[in-house]
Amino acid sequence: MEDVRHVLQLITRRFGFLNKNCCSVGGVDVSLIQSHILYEIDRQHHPSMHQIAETLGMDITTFSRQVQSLIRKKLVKKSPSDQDRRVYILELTTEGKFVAAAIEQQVQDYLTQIFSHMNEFEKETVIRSLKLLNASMEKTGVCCS
Amino acid sequence: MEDVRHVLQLITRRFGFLNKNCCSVGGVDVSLIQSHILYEIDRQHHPSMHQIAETLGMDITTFSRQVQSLIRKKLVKKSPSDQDRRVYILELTTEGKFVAAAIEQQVQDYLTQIFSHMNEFEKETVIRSLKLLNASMEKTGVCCS
DNA sequence: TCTTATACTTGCAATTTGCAAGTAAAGTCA
DNA sequence: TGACTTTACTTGCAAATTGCAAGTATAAGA
Repeated sequence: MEDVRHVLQLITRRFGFLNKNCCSVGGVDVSLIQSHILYEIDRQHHPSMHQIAETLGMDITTFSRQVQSLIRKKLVKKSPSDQDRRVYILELTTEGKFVAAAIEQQVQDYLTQIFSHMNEFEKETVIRSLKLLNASMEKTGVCCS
Repeated sequence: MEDVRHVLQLITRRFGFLNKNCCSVGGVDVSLIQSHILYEIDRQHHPSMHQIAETLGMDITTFSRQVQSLIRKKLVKKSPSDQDRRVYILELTTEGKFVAAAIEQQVQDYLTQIFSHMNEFEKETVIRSLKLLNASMEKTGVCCS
């Protein structure tokens, strides 16, 4: 039990590294945080700025500027909401989707590689365990909707 | 399998948040990276600068300055090696150990809380799974000795 | 001894950060 | 309606963090 922290630390670190190294797609460079932003915009259906910042636990001002940077790179589009004109709706541009998909592919390749060291039973156990762990973390609160 | 990335992302994020929030101990503020540095210095036996920087995948110049900051906070001590005088050996001061232990305690409390949502069997399965995942990641390479 | 490699530090310029203070649009309530 | 509050987002600014290039000092190899 004492080494759970260490194992989690290592997993987190390795997974973070992966993201860090994977973010240059066809001439476009994307930072780790930016890849997370792309990922979340892709997942959530036409989210607002606030929603994504909240999900990622980022300061809204920092987030605002990161989005500006992504817009400059033509990966994200920001349009005022019809319902509430204070709100901006985010979506990926075609190129943004392309970059997000390329990153996704690299992550999936890595995951496939990792799981290739396990048999089917182990793989399913591990995946079920990760989901259970995540669910328990969610119950405990602390963060992340 | 497609959602493994997402689950890992969430676990990573939650675990990162924990660290982010836990780093104020008795008037001393420590950043997330600094808490990782303290943690690794504590784990490794009289490590060199290079060793810790490598472990954490940090640029050595960035690391050098982070250590300076930790020395200013009196949490870390740096002494030249006897064997190789280019090398500096790092260790925690008494106060550094205290801070590291306090952070450790908070993390353990959080982990205990998380696992309280599981029965004994689930808990053991999850822990075994995490270790297996970590081992597979290690085999795959990418990072982190 | 000369050269190369390693461990670490500093200068510098670019990026990233969060707070405080701003604008602008909703929502609330007398 | 009109005055207050709240929410969503942006900008100014100063501090912290980054990595590269260039430095010092020691060690190791030929």
